Amino acid sequence: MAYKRPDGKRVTRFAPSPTGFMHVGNLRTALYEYLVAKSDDGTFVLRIEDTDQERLVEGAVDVIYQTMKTAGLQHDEGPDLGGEYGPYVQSERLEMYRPYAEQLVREGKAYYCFCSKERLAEVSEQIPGGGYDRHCRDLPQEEIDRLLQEGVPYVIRQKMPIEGSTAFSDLVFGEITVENKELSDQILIKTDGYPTYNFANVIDDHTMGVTHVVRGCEYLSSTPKYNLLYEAFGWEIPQYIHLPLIMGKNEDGSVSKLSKRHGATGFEDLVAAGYLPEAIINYIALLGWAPQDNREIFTLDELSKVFDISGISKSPAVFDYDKLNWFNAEYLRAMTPEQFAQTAAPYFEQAFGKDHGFDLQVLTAMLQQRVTTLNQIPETIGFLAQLPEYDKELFINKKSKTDLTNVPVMLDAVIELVEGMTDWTHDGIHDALIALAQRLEVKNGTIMWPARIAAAGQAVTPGGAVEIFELLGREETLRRLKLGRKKLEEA
RNA sequence: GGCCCGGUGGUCAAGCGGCUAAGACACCGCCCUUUCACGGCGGUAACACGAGUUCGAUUCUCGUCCGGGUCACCA
Repeated sequence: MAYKRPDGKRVTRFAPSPTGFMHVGNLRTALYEYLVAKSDDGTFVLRIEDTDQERLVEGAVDVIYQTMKTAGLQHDEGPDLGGEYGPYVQSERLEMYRPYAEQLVREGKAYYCFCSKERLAEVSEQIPGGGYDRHCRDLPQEEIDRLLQEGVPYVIRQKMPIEGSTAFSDLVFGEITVENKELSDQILIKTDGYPTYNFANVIDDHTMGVTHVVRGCEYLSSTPKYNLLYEAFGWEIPQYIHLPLIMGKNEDGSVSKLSKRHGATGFEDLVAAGYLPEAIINYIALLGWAPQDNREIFTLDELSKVFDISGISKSPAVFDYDKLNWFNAEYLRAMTPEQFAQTAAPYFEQAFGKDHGFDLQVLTAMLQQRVTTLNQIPETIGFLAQLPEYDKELFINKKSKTDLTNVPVMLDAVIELVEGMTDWTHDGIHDALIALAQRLEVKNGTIMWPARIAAAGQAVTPGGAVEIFELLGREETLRRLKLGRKKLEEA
């Protein structure tokens, strides 16, 4: 009696709880859920799990919508879209859980537990490893009725088998068997009448027709409990796909579960740090999954086509910013110049202010091949807005054969050249400077190096002397060249 | 601690009884060049350990070690 969807396709669900923060671990789970569904033309459901009233965060649901949207993980059903299997918010489904729990009580598969939290705490200390002593499991009916009558708060617990073992098959990890005695009588309905996550999950997944439960590895050992619940109801058990954890590298070289202390690990944080959503998605997809071939660059669409469950890895993966940087740079370079100019525009403004007048095309040509994250842009081009303080030693460069005796000569020549120039274009400047070098019978670098240093005021620049001249304009170039020349007179 | 899972270069990751053990990132050289970057070429670097099974183990089994997860009225 499984709630199979009519189309027989895969159904997955992303079921975050609204905490106001989308961790990359969650994002990857969402991505894989999306891919598992979409690689079968299936349905991807978004469900909000807000049964924990104490942890509700204002506006957190919007963060989820926003993240899903910018990540491109469009769901097919959800609180905002509706669907035939709603409602899609657990707090709106509240009344449907209790009857299921009570059904189990009637059938002797669950029971009321009146133990106080204090007693539980005591008991848990006495039992090695913690747990519950099943005190209320076999309460006489009269006792139960009496306590109910008195209005003693209670929870509903599931009766776990005392003996034997429960086995299940995971699509990633294979056969896993757990001794039933390891399983505690888990709570289904809390004192406040709300279902626990585990219970609500099973009910929701089943009634929504979820065929593939995709989740983090941390649920591996509680999966038998889920299955016992499915069995208690006589429901078909879904396919399980447990994902390996994402780890972060610590300063001492060790690794642990990725968390905030490893740096920006929220999706929004990464975007704010100058990473493109597509690049993040692409990278995350390959953290724990590998295609048949060696391809690495995939759009989300392409991923949905080639994604295959058998490619999911079992071992945990370390989140590597270096690799993310590489992906980001690849995506940046693959853009058309127009696209790049557009996405980089806010960063140009950050460096220059509005109406800066710098040539966007030249800036783009200069930066697109060089920058790995967007937020490197302002610092990279800051020297254009304002000439940095620099030391005249910068003019000395062995490879370009420049030293403090020939640089003044070169600079004088360049200044004279620029003063007479009319063709202020890339080619015009380039040809003029090269011609000058030939005329003076020095190598190109001997002219270019001092020219660039004077114009930029720093040793490393994006682009060469020609590009910088072009961007600066003739006046400003001349001003900077003269300043540089003057600097050489100083002691 | 009990139980569960994992262990191929620094990182990601192919491999699924026989290979000189792919590839990518990072790193290092060289080339290109007007600095840097891009690009091109090349290089360093790995099967945790010990027993089995087998003609033959990175691949299968067991043990050890290491790492992680889990034992909530949290999700």
